Amino acid sequence: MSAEKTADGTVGKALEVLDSVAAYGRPVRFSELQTSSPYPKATLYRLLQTLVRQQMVNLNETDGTYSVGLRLVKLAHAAWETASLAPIARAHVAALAEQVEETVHLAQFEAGQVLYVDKRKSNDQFETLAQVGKVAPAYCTGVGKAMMAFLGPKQLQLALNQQAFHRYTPATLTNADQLQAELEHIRADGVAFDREEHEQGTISIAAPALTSEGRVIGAISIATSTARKTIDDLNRLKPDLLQAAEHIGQEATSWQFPA
Amino acid sequence: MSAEKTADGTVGKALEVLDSVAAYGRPVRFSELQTSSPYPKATLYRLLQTLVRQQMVNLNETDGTYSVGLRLVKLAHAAWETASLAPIARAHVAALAEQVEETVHLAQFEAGQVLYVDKRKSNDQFETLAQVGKVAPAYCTGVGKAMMAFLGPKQLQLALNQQAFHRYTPATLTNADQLQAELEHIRADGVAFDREEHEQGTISIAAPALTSEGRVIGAISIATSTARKTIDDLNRLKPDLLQAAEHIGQEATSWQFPA
DNA sequence: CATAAAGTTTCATATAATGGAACTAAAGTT
DNA sequence: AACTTTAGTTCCATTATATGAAACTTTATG
Repeated sequence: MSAEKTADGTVGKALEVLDSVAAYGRPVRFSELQTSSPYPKATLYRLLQTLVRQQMVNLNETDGTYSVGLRLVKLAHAAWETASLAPIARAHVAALAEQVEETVHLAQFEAGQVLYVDKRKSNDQFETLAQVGKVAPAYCTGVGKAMMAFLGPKQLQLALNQQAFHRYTPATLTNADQLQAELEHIRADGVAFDREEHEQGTISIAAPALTSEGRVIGAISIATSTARKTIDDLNRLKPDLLQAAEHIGQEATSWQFPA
Repeated sequence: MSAEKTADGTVGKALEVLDSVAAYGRPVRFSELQTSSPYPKATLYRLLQTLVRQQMVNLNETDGTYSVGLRLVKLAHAAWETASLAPIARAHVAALAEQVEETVHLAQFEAGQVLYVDKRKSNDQFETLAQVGKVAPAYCTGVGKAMMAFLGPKQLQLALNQQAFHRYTPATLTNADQLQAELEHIRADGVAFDREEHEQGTISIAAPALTSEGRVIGAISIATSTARKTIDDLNRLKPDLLQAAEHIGQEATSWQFPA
C-alpha cells in the first residue's frame, strides 16, 4: 500500500476495507474479503465490525454477507448533491444530445482525473446512475484535455504530475511535453479532440465549462465512433458544443457553484 | 455522542467529521466546522487532514474550503449500484406513474428507516438524484408500514425497537401497540395507507415488494395530496399498485437481488 | 460423527492518536 | 504602517486505541 495511506493509520485501513466491500458490487462473505485483504484475520474482522457499527457496511445476518450500508448511501447522496455539476447542467446536456443526435458526456476534474457526472444519448428514455460516476484519465480524454487546458498554471503543474501517461492505444499521448503542446492548441482552438487516444474506435470533441471568472468547473463532450463519424464531422458540431458549455458555465456561476 | 460511536475510536470520529462536512451541503471553512464540532481544534484538524489525504474530503486550496471528495463520490456510486433496487424497478415505477398520474415512490428498509430510492411523477421529463436518497421514519409512512408488516418476527421486533414514535401530525401512530394493530390490518389487506401520518395534507397507498420466498426487498407507493384525492380514490388504485409491486418482486428474484 | 472451514474472541504488547499550548499566516482595525 | 485579532497549523509528552497470533466457537461438509 502507498506510503500516504499507511500514514493514515486506522482510518486509512478502515477505508481500504470499505473500498473492498464496495468493489465486490454484491454481498460478500468474510472469508472472501479475507482472501484479498492484506490484513491479519483479526484485524480485518475488527475493522469490518467497526464499519458495521458505524453503518458504513451492512451485515446481512441471514446469510452472513457484508454489503455497503445506509450511512454510506446517505453520504453518497450528500456527496452527489454537493459536488456534482449534473443537476445544474442537465437541461443543457439533454438539449445538446437531442440536437446533435450523439452521446453527450458531462465531466468534472478531480484529483487529476476525469469524473463523468452525466451522460445522455438522444434516444434514451432515461439516464441511469450506473453510467455516471466512472473515472477516467485526463491526458487522453476529450473532456480531460479540455479541462486541463484551462487550468491556472499552478493547478496545471499539479495535474500534469498526476498523469500516468499509460498507453491505451497507438494514438495515446505518452509524455508531458506532447500533452503540453496539445493543450496549447486546445487553448487557441477552444475545443479538445479525443482522436482514439483512450479507446480505439471512439472519438470526441469537448469544451470546458468555465465560470464567469474563467475557472474550470467541468467539461462537456460529444462522443461517437469512427464507424459513424469523422473528426471533421465532429468539428462541425463545435458551435453547438461551445454554446452548451457556455450556458453551463453561466448557469453554474449564477448558482454560485463551487469551482 | 452515543456509546456505540464512542466505541469505534478514531474511525468513528473521522466518520463524524465526514458527516459534518457532507451535512453543510456546500464548501465549508475549517473555523465553521470547528464551531459545531465536539473535538478540540487540533484533533479536528488532524482528522480532517486524514480525510483529505484519503480523498474522502477535498480541500480547495484557493479559498481554503472543505467539501466532499472524489473517493466518497466513487464509494457513493458503488453503494448505489450494489444496494439500490431502483435500477431493477425503474420500468415498473415509470409505468405505474404514467398509469395512475400521481407521484410514485420506491423505497427500501434500512436500519429501521425508509430510504427512498426512486421517485417518479408522470409528467416529469427526467428524475433527479436529488429527489432520492432521502430517509424517512417507517412507522408513519405508507412504504414503511408496508415493509414492516411483512417482516419476519425477529426482524419486526428489532424494527419496532428502532421506531421513535415522534408525533409529526395529529394522525401519527405514537406507540408500538397501535402500530402492531395497524400492521395486522395491512397484512390482511395487502396494502398500507399513510393517512396524513407523516406530513399533513399528504396521503398514500403502498405495497411491499417481496421475493418469491416472501422476503421484503422494498415497497412502492402512490402518493398524493388531500386536495387532489381521498383515501377511497387511492384504494381504487390498489390492483395496479399490487401488480407493479409483484412485478418488481419477480424481477428482483430473477436478478437474485439481495434481500 | 469426525473433520474442515469459517467466523469470532482474547489480551499482552505495540502503535497510533490525543489535545493544550505554542507557533505561523491572514485578516481586520486603528 | 503598525498593531491586534482571528484563523490555520504544528509540536510532543501522555494517553488511548489498535494489533494480531493463538485459541475458541459455530457452521458446513463428507
